[in-house]
Amino acid sequence: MKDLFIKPTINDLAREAGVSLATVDRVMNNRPGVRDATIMRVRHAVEKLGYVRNTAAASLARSRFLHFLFILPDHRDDAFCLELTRRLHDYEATMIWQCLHLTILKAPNFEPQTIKKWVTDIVPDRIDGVALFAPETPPVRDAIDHIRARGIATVALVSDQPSSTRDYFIGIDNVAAGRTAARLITRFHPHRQGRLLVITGARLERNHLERRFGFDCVVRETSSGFTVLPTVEMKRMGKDPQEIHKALAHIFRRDRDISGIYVSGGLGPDLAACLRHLKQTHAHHRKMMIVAHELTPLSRQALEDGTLDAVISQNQEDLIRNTIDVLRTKVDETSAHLADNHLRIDIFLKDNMPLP
Amino acid sequence: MKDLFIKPTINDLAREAGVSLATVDRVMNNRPGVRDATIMRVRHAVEKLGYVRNTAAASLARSRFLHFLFILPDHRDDAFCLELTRRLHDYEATMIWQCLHLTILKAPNFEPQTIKKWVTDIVPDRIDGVALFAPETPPVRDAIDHIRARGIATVALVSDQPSSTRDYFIGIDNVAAGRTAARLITRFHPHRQGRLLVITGARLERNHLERRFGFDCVVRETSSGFTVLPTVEMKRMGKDPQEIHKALAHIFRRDRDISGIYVSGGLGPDLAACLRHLKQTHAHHRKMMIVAHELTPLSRQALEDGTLDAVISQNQEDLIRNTIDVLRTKVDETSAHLADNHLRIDIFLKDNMPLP
DNA sequence: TTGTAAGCGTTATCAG
DNA sequence: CTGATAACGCTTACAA
Repeated sequence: MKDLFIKPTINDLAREAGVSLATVDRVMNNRPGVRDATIMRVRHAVEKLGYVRNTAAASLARSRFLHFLFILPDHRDDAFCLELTRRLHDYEATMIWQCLHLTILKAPNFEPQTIKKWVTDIVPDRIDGVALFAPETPPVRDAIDHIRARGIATVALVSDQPSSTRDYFIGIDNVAAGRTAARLITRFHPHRQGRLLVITGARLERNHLERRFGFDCVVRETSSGFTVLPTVEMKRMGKDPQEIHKALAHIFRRDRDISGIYVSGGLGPDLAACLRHLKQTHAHHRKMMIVAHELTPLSRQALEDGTLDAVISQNQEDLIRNTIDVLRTKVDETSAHLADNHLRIDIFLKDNMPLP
Repeated sequence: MKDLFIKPTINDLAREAGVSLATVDRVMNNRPGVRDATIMRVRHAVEKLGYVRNTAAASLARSRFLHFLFILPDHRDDAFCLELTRRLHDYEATMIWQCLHLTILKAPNFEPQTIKKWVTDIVPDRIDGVALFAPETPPVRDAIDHIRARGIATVALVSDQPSSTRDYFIGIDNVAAGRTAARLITRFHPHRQGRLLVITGARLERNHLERRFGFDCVVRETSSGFTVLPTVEMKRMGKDPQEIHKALAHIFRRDRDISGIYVSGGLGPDLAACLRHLKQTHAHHRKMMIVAHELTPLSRQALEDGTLDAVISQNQEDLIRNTIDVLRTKVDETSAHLADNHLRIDIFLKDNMPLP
């Protein structure tokens, strides 16, 4: 009835190996100053007894606070980032007893200099790990390398920084995301033909390039009935909300048989309004499939009212959990399992949206 | 900005409230035998200091093993259950330090008597919580009520048991799942018309009824171009693999314009072969949208080779994590947050399947 | 190179 | 009703 499942403790290990608790601890944590023979004895005892460390007790004894720094963009993908920030705070609140402290900084215009300054000033020894969501630029790369050089764990978030020394990338496989978008638009499209429009934030950003690559692959594989038009870049539009509207109107006047739109970046209010107008005014356009990225209040609304047909999203809960897990195990040197860090690619239709 | 992040402990509370540790503990755990005035003083101190219990320390001090019992079906949805079993074992192994022990039993033919016997014999005081995946039948209901009557936490898994006293249901919203299937098939379908076929395991089971309901709703809302044919019930087929093949052949001979199939239950090997044959032999059928439930090796393969267009799935990781969390907080009486227990409804195309 | 002993924050078992 | 005090399993000075 009682605890038939009593797990061995380091006391059992110590007895079995004929050493003291301290020595067992040294071996278990790969600390220096133990004879090889002794290490072997302890390891053998671990095997024999099937010892598994009680991390609750460990973290209690250590009672060390972990400080992680999150650097997020501030100027775009706004809803996505706001939501991410909110969830980070929630996570911290929920996990307060895990001895976790998160600092969240927003890079105003993502000025590389700002990030670099933060990284060099703040990080030194108050921070145990950094998660960074930034475009792939040389200054950002340098900043990451700088952090890593100090032995601080670093994770590239959402957008990879493969040319840097970041420890991990945590985000979705963007090529697969692009493929998914294309599949939704083409496989499931009425006439298996027509022109496809891709609208993006910044045409040359890594995430967009990868998504676009995946998108094109599937369009090519699937059928020859589709043509992909030149990318429309929101970045090049001015502040005037009318600008995107005019640009799209122009495109739709020129190419009447546009059968699908892939918004490969975030969906802003102007673009949303514009797409809504498109779908609602011309009956012919109602058949048009429109797919965008990231579930936000705006995209939820767009799904709800039929402006969008599907949203491809990365799961923020998983994003945060994976990031913290990875940073923590990196810090603990526990060299534990590092589960695949690719996030699931969620597809949401109006019918399977999670509650807000 | 130093380590001001030292959280208050019960020692601080005791000092603040002018009582002993033991009393603080009694208050924090709603134990009897404390004067109301004292309770108030402690509660006030909690507010003032912003105390949050350190669960690591608590579980260390308690060092109590939790035993949970999982009862799963054995005879059908086989791949889904095998996978679930595997993951449960994995979870237990990973969470060993959480003092968790899982017992997994498979009800051979889901004989209600077997389940009832287990429940009455085994449960008494060796088990702290039960998760049960079973059809909604009176014997199962009685078994659940029997467990609950002994004050043991109970969760209905995958398929709800609303007429019982189970504490929670953890699974997807099946009406929404049915809606999602219909949306995939109709909104995205070539001609916005044709006949739709629904194939299920057991026509009268709760999960099917709910999915079917959602499916019909969307078909009705979306357009009048679709007709839903009478449900095909796999349960009624004999053991002969040819039987389903003949049944479908007959249907397709009679109704030539079937434009979509919704497999609202698990996809077995026979049905998969049959659908594959359908899609591959008649060019006309290639346009047909086929959607099934649950990501398994078989459905993965079917997505891969184009037999299936989409799979609707419940996330097993979430299923397990939520279940254990709910059972644990129920046992701890911590009356904590009980996050919404509705699982996300995953949609997988061949392009966004997670790695196996 | 190894051992001893004092905590970490909570819970549990006693006495008062 | 309330208060000491000893665990719980592990880490970490400090000794040896």
